[in-house]
Amino acid sequence: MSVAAERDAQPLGEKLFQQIVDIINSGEIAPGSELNEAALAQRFGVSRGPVREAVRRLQGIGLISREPYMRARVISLETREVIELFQMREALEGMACRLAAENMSSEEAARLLADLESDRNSWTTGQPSRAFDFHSRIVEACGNRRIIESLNGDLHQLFRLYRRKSGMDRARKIAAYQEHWQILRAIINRDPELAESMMRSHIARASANLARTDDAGVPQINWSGTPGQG
Amino acid sequence: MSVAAERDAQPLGEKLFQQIVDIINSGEIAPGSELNEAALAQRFGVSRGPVREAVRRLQGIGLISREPYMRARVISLETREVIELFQMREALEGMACRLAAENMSSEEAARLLADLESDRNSWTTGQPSRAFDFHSRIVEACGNRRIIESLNGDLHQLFRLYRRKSGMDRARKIAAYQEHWQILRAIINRDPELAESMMRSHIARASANLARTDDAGVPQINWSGTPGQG
DNA sequence: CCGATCCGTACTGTCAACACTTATGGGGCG
DNA sequence: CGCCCCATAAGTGTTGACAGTACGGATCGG
Repeated sequence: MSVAAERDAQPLGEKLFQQIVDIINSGEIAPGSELNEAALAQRFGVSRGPVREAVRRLQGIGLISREPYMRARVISLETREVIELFQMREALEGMACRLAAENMSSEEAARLLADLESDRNSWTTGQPSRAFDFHSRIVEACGNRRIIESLNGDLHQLFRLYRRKSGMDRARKIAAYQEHWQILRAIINRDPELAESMMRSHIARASANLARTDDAGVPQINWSGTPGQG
Repeated sequence: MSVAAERDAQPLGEKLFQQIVDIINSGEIAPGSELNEAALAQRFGVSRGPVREAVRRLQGIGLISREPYMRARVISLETREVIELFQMREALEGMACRLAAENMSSEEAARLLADLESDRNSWTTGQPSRAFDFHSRIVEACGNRRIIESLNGDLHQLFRLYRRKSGMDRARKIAAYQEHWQILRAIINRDPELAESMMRSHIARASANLARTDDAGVPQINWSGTPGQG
């Protein structure tokens, strides 16, 4: 009936949260720069209330930092921040992988294996392939709703942001596939210890790779735009 | 200058967050029951705006569950929830402990050791002792701001809630002290692997103990009050 | 010419009211 | 007598306006 019901039937704040993440991701708002509640409200044609809630959630997941009465700032993409984030992810997703090895049904494991291979083929043949996220699938299978929520929900938004900096090159993609395959193998073999260990190594490696390209100063995406409120 | 500056100079929403956590902790609002924005606003003598933000944060840390337009509910204290929380904590605090073993200064480690023993003495002699939280200290020393924020900030509020259910008995307190001591030893010896492993065992043990007393149906605190809005 | 102080501006924090959605209870129909 | 439908009410989502605070620049004194 209402205009809200047409799209998603989700509160504005929720949608705004996603949209703000997107414009940060797009580089329109540079890391370290400030974001303005009123301006965002005007931009999205809503009041400041929902914007405020979205910004608050952004603060909750640590994407922006803010102290009372001072303007909210998008966190900087310093190497240190990235490392911290990946340490957290290593811990959490390692645990998720351990739990997945204990809880994942054989059917789901088989399906994931099939999808993994299918995905490999698709990017081998050059097709873009539909969004396949091995990590999300593992996390989803761990059965711990709190970890799922954290990793696939809020934290996932952060990973997306950082991933911008260093797109995987071909070599890493192949390596990642192999590591994924080994992880899944450990899960299928019901070896939680090994599964966790391998997942942690896998993430640590990704982190190390990220830090390396970062130190080299390779990407530094353009971050064009929004000097004032234009 | 202003009335706000007298107390904390922190926004109302922040204070409300703490206050609501407290009244949930006190048992005044039973797990599983609903909480009412307007009622809370009236109770604390503020508008619904700040209350809304606080509730939103509560949802963010998973203390209450809520879907659009439906009443917010305090999460139930089911065994499953507790286990999930402790799994998360095991992962995160294990990592924190590993990092602490790498980063903690020798001075801080020595200080912590002293405080640990001091605390042991105080509760051996029956004194209540000032608040000494070994885990918080470890987390603080890990150096990862994101993990610190998560573990000592939001998640800590949840642990407080769950801790109500099973107060440590004497035996466990002694065991906990010994485990703490061993963990600290591993940190002082700069053995991250061991430190993490021991911390995880320590937390898993606490979790198991919690689940056991829970299954036995021992505590079931009274949760007196607030059937409607009386 | 440089520094400190004062003031204006822009933004955040807060509030009270309005719009919309979901639950609840009663009445009609099978 | 039980089930479905509809009106009512309670509560959440959203809005616009008001109050207080921090930053930037102009003015004044050294």
